[in-house]
Amino acid sequence: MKEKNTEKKILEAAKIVFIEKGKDGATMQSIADKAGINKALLHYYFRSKDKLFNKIVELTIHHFLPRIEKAFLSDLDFFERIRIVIKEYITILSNNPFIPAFILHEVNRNPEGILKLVMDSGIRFDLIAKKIDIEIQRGIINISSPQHFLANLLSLCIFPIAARPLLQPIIFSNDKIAYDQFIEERKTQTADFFIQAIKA
Amino acid sequence: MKEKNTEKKILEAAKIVFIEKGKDGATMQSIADKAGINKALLHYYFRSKDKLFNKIVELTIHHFLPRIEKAFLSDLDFFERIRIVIKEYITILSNNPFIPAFILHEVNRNPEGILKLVMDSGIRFDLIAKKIDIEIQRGIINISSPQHFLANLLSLCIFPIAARPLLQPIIFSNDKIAYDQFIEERKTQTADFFIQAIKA
DNA sequence: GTCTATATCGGGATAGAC
DNA sequence: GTCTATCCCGATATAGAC
Repeated sequence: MKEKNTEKKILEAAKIVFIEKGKDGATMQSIADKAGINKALLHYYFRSKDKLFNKIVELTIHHFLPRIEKAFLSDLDFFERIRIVIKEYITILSNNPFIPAFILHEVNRNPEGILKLVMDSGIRFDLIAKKIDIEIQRGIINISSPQHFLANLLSLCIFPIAARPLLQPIIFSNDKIAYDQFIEERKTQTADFFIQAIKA
Repeated sequence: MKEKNTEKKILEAAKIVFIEKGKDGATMQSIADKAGINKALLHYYFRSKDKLFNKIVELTIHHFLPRIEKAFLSDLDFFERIRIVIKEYITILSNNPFIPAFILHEVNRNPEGILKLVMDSGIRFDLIAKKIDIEIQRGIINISSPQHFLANLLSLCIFPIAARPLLQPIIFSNDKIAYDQFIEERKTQTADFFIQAIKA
């Protein structure tokens, strides 16, 4: 009946199912059901499950990375920039809570595939590392290397979202509202914590 | 030919394959191959793929959690205890580097299953939280809640291991030796960073 | 472009011999 | 306890009508 609309419906359905079940756990049938079409039509638009899966990962990565890079490379005060990056990052992730565990699993399953997509996205991690190194040289911040800086920053933002199905029951008695509130707090508290740790 | 030996070989092979491929991606055939036996014998020892998978997860969890709890509940100086917990935790994980992403994926795929095993393990997260809360009340540490304390601690220890396939290429130009060195450094630097962040 | 029907294959599980 | 052979189902993918 419609052209572009069907492709869009497929992509939306595939994103949900792949992220929830992983590549292997997802089935073309369940994706077709969620999109309101049948299996054959899936193969008409995307020739194979592999191709459909790669498309979803590509779209997901291209949606995430540029926003982070942009915040990091602005010319605000360094600590102010950190606050913005952390707030922006946690906000994006909390709106897409299944992305982190999904990416982590797929990159362990097939490192080259995901990695190629990240590299092709054109994000310049080297520039970000350089910016951080400058502040270290200046003595503004106190940490041994840009690598530790980035690893700590990413850990604090990503892990509490990725591990929610474990953390919410364990440290919040499975209280969903309390965990939502917790994530909301982290948008500012993570920056406080991080800056306190590195301030010279 | 042998009894206990075969079961052990199966468990070792299953652990490797499940952790690498995830539950859905692993096949009984590949597990049998790695164990040097055939599929039928797998089903003789463990009646189904489900049962074998649950056994692996159970063994993995029971191997990890108690060591963490023990370090946390000792009666050393609080900051000294933190240093030990972090060092112990990163050491265990770096010796079992595929566990974190595996657990994160499976717990997102099927939260109840893994969670039940964690709860059955008898670990008392409530006691750990209480210990932390006491230090907050005393004014020894400066953080808003035990939940943020624990989430930050776990994030800093676990994430750099789980995300290695992404971080190693991105921030270390895929230099394996450099990343090994990086993890080694984190056994002490993570504690420095963490304590600096929370010290009152 | 969308459907139904079907081919084909792979993987979990079982039967039965040794 | 271990093997070979086989069953059975579900999943990917294609053929062909509309």
